[in-house]
Amino acid sequence: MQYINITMGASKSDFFKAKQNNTAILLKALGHPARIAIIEYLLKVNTCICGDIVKELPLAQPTISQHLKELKNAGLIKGTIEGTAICYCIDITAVEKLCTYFNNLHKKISAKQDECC
Amino acid sequence: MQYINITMGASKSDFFKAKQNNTAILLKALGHPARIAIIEYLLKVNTCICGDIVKELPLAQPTISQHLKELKNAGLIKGTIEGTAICYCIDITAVEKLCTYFNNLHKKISAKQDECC
DNA sequence: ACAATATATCGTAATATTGCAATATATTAA
DNA sequence: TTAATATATTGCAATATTACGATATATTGT
Repeated sequence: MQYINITMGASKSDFFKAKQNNTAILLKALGHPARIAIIEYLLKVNTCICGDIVKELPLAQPTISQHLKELKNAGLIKGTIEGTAICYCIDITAVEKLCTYFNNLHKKISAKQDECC
Repeated sequence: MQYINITMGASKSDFFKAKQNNTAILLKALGHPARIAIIEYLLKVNTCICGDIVKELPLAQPTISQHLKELKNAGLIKGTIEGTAICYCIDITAVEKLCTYFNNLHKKISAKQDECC
């Protein structure tokens, strides 16, 4: 290997395309049951505050707060300050991106499904 | 908290719904740029062997092999022994699942988008 | 049988993630 | 101002993931 300054343990994001990294970030954020549960709860109630999720899921408040932060950083949810609480909801833009991504993937694969091994 | 035998570090999968865990497993498998790159390469060439991906991506053979294993365990790809090599291709079933999941998500959200905070 | 080819597994080092108690911050209500 | 409410941050312990060199395994070709 001739790469310089590569550390073990961390992923080699620098060597992949920006779009691939962005897609991976979105999917990684959803790659945890608690965060899927949060998204599905948000889908059901439309908007909610952190405390509602704490009541709903078997996780402590700091843990929920951390998961919300990750979902927010990935762009999957957005939060609006509402008095002493923060109102969270799903960001449709991210969902649209993922929809498009998988629809495109499916379209391309089904077109040549018979060529699979 | 009154849960018994909870270890630190690991996610509390036991306390979420099976379907939520399954969805998370699929998305977690795609939540890494190398695995997205593998899927996209497979989409382009339709089928390939491990060695082809090793040539394509900036990762060593054991690392590619490990990523292929994770994609295979999640059900995203399938491998068929073909002489001395293994022929990999995308499993359309998993892609269909994800397609359906996000289309459904998008449909439900866009129906009440105005209610977002 | 032996060499070549292709992939998987093992062992290891390092970073990343998960989860929570304790604490900090920030707004509202009295 | 003080108490109450809601969320974020810090610090820490433990597991999980990432990556790769070395090695094992398994099939093909000679």
